[in-house]
Amino acid sequence: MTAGGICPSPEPRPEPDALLRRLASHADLTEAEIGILSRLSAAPRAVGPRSDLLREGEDPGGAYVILSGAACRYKQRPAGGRHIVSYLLPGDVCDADGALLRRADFSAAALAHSSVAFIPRPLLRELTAVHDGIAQGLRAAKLVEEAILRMWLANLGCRSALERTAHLFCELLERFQVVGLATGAGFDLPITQVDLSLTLGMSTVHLNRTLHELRRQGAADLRGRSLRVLDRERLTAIAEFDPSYLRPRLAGRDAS
Amino acid sequence: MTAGGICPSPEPRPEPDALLRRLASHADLTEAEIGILSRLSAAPRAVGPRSDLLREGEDPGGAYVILSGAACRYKQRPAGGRHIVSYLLPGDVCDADGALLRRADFSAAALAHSSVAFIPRPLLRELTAVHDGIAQGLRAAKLVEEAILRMWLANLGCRSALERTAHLFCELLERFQVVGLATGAGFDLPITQVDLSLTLGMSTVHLNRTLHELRRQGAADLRGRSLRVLDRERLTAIAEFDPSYLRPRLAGRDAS
DNA sequence: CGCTTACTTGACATTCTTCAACCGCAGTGG
DNA sequence: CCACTGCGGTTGAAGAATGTCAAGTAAGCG
Repeated sequence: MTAGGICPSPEPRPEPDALLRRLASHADLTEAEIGILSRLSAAPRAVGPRSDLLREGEDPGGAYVILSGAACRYKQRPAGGRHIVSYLLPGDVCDADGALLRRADFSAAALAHSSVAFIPRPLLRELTAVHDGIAQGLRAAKLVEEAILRMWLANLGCRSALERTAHLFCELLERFQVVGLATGAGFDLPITQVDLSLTLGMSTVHLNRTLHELRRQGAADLRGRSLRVLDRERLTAIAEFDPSYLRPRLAGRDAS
Repeated sequence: MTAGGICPSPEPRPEPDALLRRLASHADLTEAEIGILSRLSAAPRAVGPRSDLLREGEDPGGAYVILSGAACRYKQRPAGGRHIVSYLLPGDVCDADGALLRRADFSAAALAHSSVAFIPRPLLRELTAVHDGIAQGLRAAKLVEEAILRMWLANLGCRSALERTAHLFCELLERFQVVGLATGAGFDLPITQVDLSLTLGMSTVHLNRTLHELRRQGAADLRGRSLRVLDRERLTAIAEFDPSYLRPRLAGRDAS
């Protein structure tokens, strides 16, 4: 295993279906595939917040599947600054290109008490080679990941702090709903304000004020580890949020 | 020559080898594959600056190959703001997932007079199915693209205007060198300050001042359409630039 | 009960944006 | 030939958005 990260991990709720739900949202899975995916999630490792899964420059050796909690990919600057470049939420896979890439260009770490399964490279290759549904689901998940990356980039590039924050919340709402971890009214967000601010490219102080502003405007209310959506319309409007980037429309094998 | 910067290239110099050079930098190509790639570049389409190749929401229908000039992927906000999320330089392919995706989550446009080849979906599929070298080269190119995306995100998130600009220049220097369009001393950069500022997430005014600062510090000098690197060490230092994200180390089929 | 971690708040400094004007050059049409 | 026009770039001044510093509160945990 890459980084020890054996931390006191109270009780991450088991969310054994996350991977299954996620892939099923992108592809039709056979009974056999469903069985395999369930078995993959059977022996998770518990990791505590701030413990690294993978460090920049290392060989990932395979892929990680997040089953509960939350993790992230991040970039660290020599000077000490860091930036979170993606969230790994239950059902997300990091990194399916573990099959391909020998040297990660990012680090990965848990953000909360989480449980994580590891799929070594050979197994991953076998799975995608043999099971078309799994391969297709992973491909689609990857396309979504890339679309999210572009969206985050555009957010940082041309939205204000308030808009960016609202946009992130809208995205998270959608992503958690896909795996059954959110209702329309809100969800558990096991991520600290410090980490949110590292994601949104602003200081903690400013994020905090932005959160108060979102609450004041009656859009969303984050307190403790729980986000309540007060007015989804307003939140969506502030963010100019359009969820289509999270739902790829795939071309069939046959299509022109 | 590369850093000539004589005129704003009304006639895009044919750079027929760009794709070939690019893929060859990632994979070993057979004679047959080299022939195919050359033929692909044979009938390019000329496009003027600001003309769209693809609009968000549309079906790309295939992939575009940039042969000369420069293009970009961008996101447009309803309000009118826009942000450039990646550059498509000679030898780049947009988007190899044209094979997979039916609805683009971004628009693409030329930034300068450019020549572009189009590969329809069926041909693209056949190529990657039959020719392993091409498939491998495209996969690697895609991994680099993704790494660049992450790097850009981190840049926006935690670097100052000066650092970001320097970092972009370092990256471009590397990328142009791969396809033989830059010497260590500089290169032709057929991109306006407005477009650079849309990339770097800052106002044109501020970019302009940042460019002056880079020149004042003796690091780089952009004037007209030509970037002269005055002191590569200093530029690299300002940017904290490390090129390893541009050079993926791939896992062989056999490797564990 | 005292530690630590996450969050909150106020005052101030800085970076960056906006607005507005201006320059220079290339193309265009009289 | 020359005026006109448009685009890309440059500059100054004022103000908004955001960062930094510093201190303080609240909750969880040994």
